[in-house]
Amino acid sequence: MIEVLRKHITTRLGNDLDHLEKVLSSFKHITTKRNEQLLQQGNICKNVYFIAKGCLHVYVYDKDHNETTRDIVIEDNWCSELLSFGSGKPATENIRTVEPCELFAIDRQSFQKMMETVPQFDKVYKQILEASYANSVYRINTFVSLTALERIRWLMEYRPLLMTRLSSKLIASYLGINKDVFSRLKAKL
Amino acid sequence: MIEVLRKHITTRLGNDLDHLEKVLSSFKHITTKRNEQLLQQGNICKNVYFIAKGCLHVYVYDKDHNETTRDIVIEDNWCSELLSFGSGKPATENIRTVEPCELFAIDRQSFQKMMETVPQFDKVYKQILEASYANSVYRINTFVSLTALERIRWLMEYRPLLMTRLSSKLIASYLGINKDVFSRLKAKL
DNA sequence: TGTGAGCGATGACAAAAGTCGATGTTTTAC
DNA sequence: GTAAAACATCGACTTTTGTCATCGCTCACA
Repeated sequence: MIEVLRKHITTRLGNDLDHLEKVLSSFKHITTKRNEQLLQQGNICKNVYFIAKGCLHVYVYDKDHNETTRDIVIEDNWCSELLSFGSGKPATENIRTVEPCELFAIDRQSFQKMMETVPQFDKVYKQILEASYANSVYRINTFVSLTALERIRWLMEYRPLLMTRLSSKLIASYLGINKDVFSRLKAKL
Repeated sequence: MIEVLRKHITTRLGNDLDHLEKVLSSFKHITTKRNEQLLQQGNICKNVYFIAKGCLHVYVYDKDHNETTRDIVIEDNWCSELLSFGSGKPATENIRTVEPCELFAIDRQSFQKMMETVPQFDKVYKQILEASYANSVYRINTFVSLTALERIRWLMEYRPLLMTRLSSKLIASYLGINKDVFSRLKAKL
């Protein structure tokens, strides 16, 4: 499984990364069932997760205590509540597994140690941050410029995997649409 | 004016930043009128801007060619189309001044040179990226969890300056609300 | 193997948001 | 200083989205 992570890093930073094995060994392999809570808002986010297999749900609650989806992240991607992880302040978001997962987790201490002892580890962090940022910019732009129906079409075109893999309820939440409305609009396509 | 930028950097990274003056001198001071186009989608984003004074509008077009707002950025903040700036690919977003501005711009070559010659410049970039990311996470969460009226209340509470400073049209666009709807909802408060 | 919880679809209705045209006001450009 | 353009608001109307109750289906599991 660690192969997936090794490959992820080397395809982005090349094979010349010093101490790659040292970096890899600072990650802890975690196997989860579905619906496992990885982070609860109010707690400090202790880990950054690399998803080797499976799918994570990052969500917050609206005023009626409904879950609303900030992001859904699939394998070969990084997931965390970076703002809490970076600052040590309480998280404002929740993270939960959607499916059984194979994760590689690095905690704050190990992360810090890597930052200090492996000069190029910086680049790994930069990669994570840039990818997360890119994703959120796209996401904002779909919200401000597309209607519900257009967002469904967008998902089918650019994230077709999510359409087949997730429950309708989750997809609707990801798109910021009520689940009943999603059901009706889908029938119209 | 460069004082604003110097202060911005030192309050975040401390006074011990080597070569601070060298870093500062790699920025070009730009004075603009309002409604000046700084970036057109399709072009490569050549600069990262620090806003010493004024306000920038980052926008895309929806299918009816209406401008929709990805972000509005005010003084003491950084603004760019980082994805294009970082990759050298064409920008998908437009940037324009909302007010007369005092900007400090650094182009890709200078940026690259700073990255290579000033080890700690990395931290400046990290700061920019982290702040941009934090902002976009908040923004997504307001879109997925709040109604139009709640978003207006949110803006009044957390960005009161924007409420008084921008045109209703721009605020509405920032909040992802039709301008007529915004006008009516505002009256209801 | 039954049963209860959760899911997805749908109809009827309610609420929210968007559109359009009109009007008066403010701002901008010359 | 003045004309033109852009802006803000409003009423009437349409469209979109949300809510609620219902029903059939699946699936985990006791």
